[in-house]
Amino acid sequence: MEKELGIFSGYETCPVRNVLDRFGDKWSVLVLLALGGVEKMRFNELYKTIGSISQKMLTSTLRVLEADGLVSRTIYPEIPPRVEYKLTERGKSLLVYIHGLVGWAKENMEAIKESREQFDRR
Amino acid sequence: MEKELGIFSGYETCPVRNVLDRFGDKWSVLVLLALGGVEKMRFNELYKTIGSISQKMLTSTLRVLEADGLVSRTIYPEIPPRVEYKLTERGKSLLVYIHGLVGWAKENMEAIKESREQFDRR
DNA sequence: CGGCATCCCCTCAGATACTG
DNA sequence: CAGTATCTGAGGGGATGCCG
Repeated sequence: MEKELGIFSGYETCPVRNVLDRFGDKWSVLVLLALGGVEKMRFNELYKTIGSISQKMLTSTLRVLEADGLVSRTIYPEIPPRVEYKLTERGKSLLVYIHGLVGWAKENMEAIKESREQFDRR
Repeated sequence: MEKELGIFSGYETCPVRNVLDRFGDKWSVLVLLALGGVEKMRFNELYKTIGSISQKMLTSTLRVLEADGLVSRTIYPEIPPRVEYKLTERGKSLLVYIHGLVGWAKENMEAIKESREQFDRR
């Protein structure tokens, strides 16, 4: 039985937890940002663009994003197969807020790095 | 040797990766949100407010946030000891963008849940 | 009260190999 | 090309116990 106390209680109903459980992972945001820069992208393009992600993680990340309706997946039954991914409108609406975070990150990264080094030296 | 390709390359210099590595965890955002609601909070208050977090994770999360200069930690040498946590100005500036995400989450959670169920039923 | 240290489980992510 | 399948190791994170 899960502990059910506090303002963030209830995994089922709490939007914060719900969102964090999905995008609080290593890759989702990077995939969304990569797709945000262009109209559409094929699997291997994403794979190369992001870099350092494994095929396995890219696949599973895309599946989650697709399930949430943030990314659309279109299969072209050709040989060799072609699959195109693109942001849905919902995905684009989320990206707005992610860009807010990215902007903050860029502005504050240097100061944060200094804080970290100072903290480590204590 | 790490693969160094793609637009997000270079963990050291990429703000996106840097930020994600820190706040892309299970608890940081929840702690920031909890502290965002009040002036200051003691350890046990945070512990009870968040609920379902363990002492260990709360401690380590707070240490990271402190190292990054997002949260300040003040020790009062009393008996019994008292430690107060509060957001720094930098922490407050980040919270603005987190609230943006939270707002998006609240607006879209229902639609996302439906998408997930539809996806699972395929 | 507010931790840190230890133990331990068990998930998750990487590597590799294979397939339609 | 765009994935699956399988194995395996590292480490995230919980439970417990001790300390200033």
